[in-house]
Amino acid sequence: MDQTSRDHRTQRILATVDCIPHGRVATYAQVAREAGLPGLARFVGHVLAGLPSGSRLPWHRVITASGHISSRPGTGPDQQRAKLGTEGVRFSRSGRVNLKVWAWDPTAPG
DNA sequence: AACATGACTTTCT
DNA sequence: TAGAAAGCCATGT
Repeated sequence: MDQTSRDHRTQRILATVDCIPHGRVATYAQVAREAGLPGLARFVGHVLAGLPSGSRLPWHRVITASGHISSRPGTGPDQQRAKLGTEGVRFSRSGRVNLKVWAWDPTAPG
């Protein structure tokens, strides 16, 4: 895999994450699919892991397929959970997001 | 090339 | 709903 291709895919991932609307969430796999990289859910995680702390990207809208928040190095899940909370995303009693309700629908207009 | 690791997903119990 | 195991892809050593 060339460096160029790697950056290309990275850009796709970043662009897709940036497309997640306010108050919605998307799974890693979903982001990968929308980016044209099906099956590269883990790659999305790698890309997000490389984002700076002050990135403007809505990385907090990316969660696991179970509606859970993945443990990331350094900061705890509270940060992401709080960010989603300010956007109106409600969490289940078990600390999960109901993807049936809050999942981002790329096919929907707007 | 082989092994280990990770912000993952799916399937089974 | 919750936990364990297997599968998948990219990266670093």
